[in-house]
Amino acid sequence: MSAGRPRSFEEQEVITRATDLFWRQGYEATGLTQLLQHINMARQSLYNVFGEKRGLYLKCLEYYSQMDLERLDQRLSSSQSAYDSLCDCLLTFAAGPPAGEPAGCLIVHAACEFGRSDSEIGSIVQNHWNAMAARIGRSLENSIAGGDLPAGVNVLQTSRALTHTITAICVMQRAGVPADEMHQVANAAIEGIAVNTSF
Amino acid sequence: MSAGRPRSFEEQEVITRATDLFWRQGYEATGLTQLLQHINMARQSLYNVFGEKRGLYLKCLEYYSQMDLERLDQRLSSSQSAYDSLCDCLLTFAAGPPAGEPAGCLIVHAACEFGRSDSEIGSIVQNHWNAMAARIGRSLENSIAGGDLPAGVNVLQTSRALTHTITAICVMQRAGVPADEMHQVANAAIEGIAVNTSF
DNA sequence: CGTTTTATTGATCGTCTAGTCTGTTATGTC
DNA sequence: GACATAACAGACTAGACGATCAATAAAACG
Repeated sequence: MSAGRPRSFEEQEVITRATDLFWRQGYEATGLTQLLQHINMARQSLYNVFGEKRGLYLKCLEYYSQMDLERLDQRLSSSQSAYDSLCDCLLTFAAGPPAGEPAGCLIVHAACEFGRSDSEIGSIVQNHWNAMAARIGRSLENSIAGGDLPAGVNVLQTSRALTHTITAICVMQRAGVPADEMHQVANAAIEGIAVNTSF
Repeated sequence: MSAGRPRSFEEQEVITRATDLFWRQGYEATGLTQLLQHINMARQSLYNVFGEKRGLYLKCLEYYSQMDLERLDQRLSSSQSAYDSLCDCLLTFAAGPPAGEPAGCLIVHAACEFGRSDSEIGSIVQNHWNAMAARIGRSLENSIAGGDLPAGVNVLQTSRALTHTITAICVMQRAGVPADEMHQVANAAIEGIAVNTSF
C-alpha cells in the first residue's frame, strides 16, 4: 500500500456542517456552490468522497437520524422516573430548538421533498420514525412498570401517537407558530396518554 | 374602456393545475418549463398575470387553503352528530388521500420549504392552521352541546392537538407510512379527546 | 378601415446548476 | 531522487433556471 496527499478536511466535520445547511434549507434549495463554501471543501473532493450531492445528503440524513435519536434517548432518561422523563421530553420539544439550532426537522423536510419518489430516502425516514416510536414505547412500558401509568395502556398505539405529536410540533415550529401553542399540544398529548388503554 | 385579444386560458383552471404540481413536487423542485407545460400556458402570459413564479405559487397556496378548509367543513358535518363527524373526519384523514390526489399537504410542504424566511407564506400557513383549529374547536363545542363529550373538555387545547395530529398524518402519508399506522394514531387521538378537560 | 388594447409567440438574456476534466501539490515507498 | 498514490485547485461543460424583449395576433371601439 501507499498514501497520497493527506486530506485537508475531516469527513465527520463535513457531514456535520452540511447537515446544518440541509436542515435549514432543504435539499433542492441548497446549491452546490453554497454547500461547498459552508463545508469549506473543494468541489472535486466532494465528488471523490461522496460521489454526488445526493451521496452527501444521504450521509447527512443518517447522521441527523442518529444524532436525533441519541438526543431523544437522553431526554427520555432525564428525570428519575420514566414517566416524568417522557413528560419532560414532550415539553422540551414544545419549547423549541436550543439557541443556534434550526427549527424543524431534517427528516420531516426530506419526507416532504421526496415523498415516495426516492425509496432510499423513504426508508431512512420511516426507519427514523419507527425508531422514535420504539424508544417512546419503551419509555411507556417503563412508566407502567414504575406505576405511573395503568397497565392497560396501548403502548404501540400511544407511542405512534406521540411520535406524530412530536413530528407535528417540528413542522409548526418551522413556520414560527408560537411556543405556547406547542405547549398546549404537548399538554394535550400528556393528558391523553393514560386513556389509550387496550381492552 | 376597451378590450384586447381574449385570453386562451381560464385563470382558475391555471391555478388548479399549478396547485396540483406544486402539491406533488414543492416549489423549488418545480421548474418553470415543466410548470408551463402542466398548466398549458405561454411563458409571458404567466408573467403578465401573476408577475412571477412566486406570485402564482401564492395564489395556489390560497386556493389550496380554501379548498382544504371547505373539505374539512364537509367532513365535520358528514354524520348526524358533530361527534361522529369529528371521529369520521379523523379516520378519513388516516385512510389517505382519494385516488389521484397527491399524498401530503401543500401547506405543510410550504412550511418546511420556507420556514420563517418568507413572512407572506408564513402567514398563509399559520392562518390555515388557525382556521383548521377553529373549525375543529367548533365541532368540539357542538359535540359537547350534543352530549357526546363532557362539558369540561378543554376545547382550545384539544382542537390544536387534533390539528397537529392531522398535520402529522399528512407528513407521514407523504413518506408512504402504511394506513394502518395512521389508523392507530387517529384512534389514539379520538380516545384522547375526552380526557383533555380543564379544571 | 384604422387605432387601441391586450394576449400570445418565440427568441433571448445572464446566471446558476450539477458534474467533469486537467494539471498541480503533497505525501509514502522504493 | 524516482515513482506511485491520492487530494487539491480551478477552469470548464452542457443544460436548466427564472425572467425579459420585441414582434405578432386577435379582439373592441371610433
